[in-house]
Amino acid sequence: MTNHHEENSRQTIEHAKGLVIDSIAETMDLYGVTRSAGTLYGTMYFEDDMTLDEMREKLGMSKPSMSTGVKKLQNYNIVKQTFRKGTRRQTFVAEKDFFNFFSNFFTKKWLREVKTNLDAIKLAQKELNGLIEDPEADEVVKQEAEQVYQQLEASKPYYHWLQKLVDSIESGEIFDFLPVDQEK
Amino acid sequence: MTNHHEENSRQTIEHAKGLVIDSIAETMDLYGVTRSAGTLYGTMYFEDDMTLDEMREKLGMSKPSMSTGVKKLQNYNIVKQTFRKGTRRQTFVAEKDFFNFFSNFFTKKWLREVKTNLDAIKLAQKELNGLIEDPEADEVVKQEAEQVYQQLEASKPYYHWLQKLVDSIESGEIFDFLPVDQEK
DNA sequence: CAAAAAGTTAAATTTTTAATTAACAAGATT
DNA sequence: AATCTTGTTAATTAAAAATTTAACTTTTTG
Repeated sequence: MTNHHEENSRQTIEHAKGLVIDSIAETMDLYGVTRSAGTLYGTMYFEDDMTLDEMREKLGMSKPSMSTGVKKLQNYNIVKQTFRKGTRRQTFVAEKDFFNFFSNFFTKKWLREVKTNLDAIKLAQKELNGLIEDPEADEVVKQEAEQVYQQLEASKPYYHWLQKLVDSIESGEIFDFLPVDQEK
Repeated sequence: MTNHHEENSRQTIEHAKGLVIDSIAETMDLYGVTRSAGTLYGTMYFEDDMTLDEMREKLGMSKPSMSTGVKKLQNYNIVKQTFRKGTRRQTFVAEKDFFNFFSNFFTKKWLREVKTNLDAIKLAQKELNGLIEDPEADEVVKQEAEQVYQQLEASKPYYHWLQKLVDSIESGEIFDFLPVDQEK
């Protein structure tokens, strides 16, 4: 009798976790993380550290899937390898602090955005400039080149601002401006 | 002779634009926007407003692709329908201000994240609470339920902070803290 | 009101991505 | 040294997503 109770209770806990795991996965899906990687992260969120076999067990998927999934999550900087003594299996732990999650996940992407786009703009402006300074070039075309050049130039402050945003998140300064409300 | 010059010049401009369009598409890909939607946005970034046929022309794709692509971009709030007199065709214009792009794109996703996850947490906590307050339930299981409950509770400040971040972006307050540097 | 134009929806195809099974490589244990 | 464990890589299969063609609806205009 009591065993039945306990069994039901455990199922309730797992069900409650499942609700949150699904919503985490749905959320991460918004940012381009595949559903299965998101579910893996959500699962790890409720565990201390896990081996690949424990993941496979929980998710009912193959070990190579877990291997690639965990690597993806490591690439997002939201899962790290840990060292659990007593076993020679690799263990992994999820970043449980969502502030760190936010920071690690978005700053990496934003830095990439800044670099990729500023590089492209630099190259494009170089090409356009060659045209603008060409005395042989048609005047109408030169004006068009000039206009595109200026449009690109005008976008630079955004990338510099994005860089500042990243800096303020990484330094923690943003929390002076937007404090964390510790309620209750 | 001059015609050759002009033709080359136009190609140079298109090439320069292409560099930036590709890098914009690559960047948007980071955030889960498909490559072709990103390329469409990048293309529109350099145009005033466009009809579906003009897009199809530029990208060499079918009209239904343009229709669905443009709808996707409208969903991200980074493309809007416009009204160009003289034509009965629908026209669309891309958000060219990257600050607005950032705001529209991310706040929508972040608000969704806040709502989705807080809803799930509320539900999960309700289920866990039923267990915690059940006098019949096993003590060990109750403790586990309590621990999960607390983990979820501890995550709430993050979502409230994210909401504040969204508010400060939408109100523009964030630019008091992180001013836009207008260089030169 | 008929015909044409524009856009969307639906169905089918193609392409891409994810997942599994199987093979392999590295390392530890007997 | 031989075998067993663990994790990754490769190849195949399966599933999902994107794109196109075709059909259909709505709107416009002659």
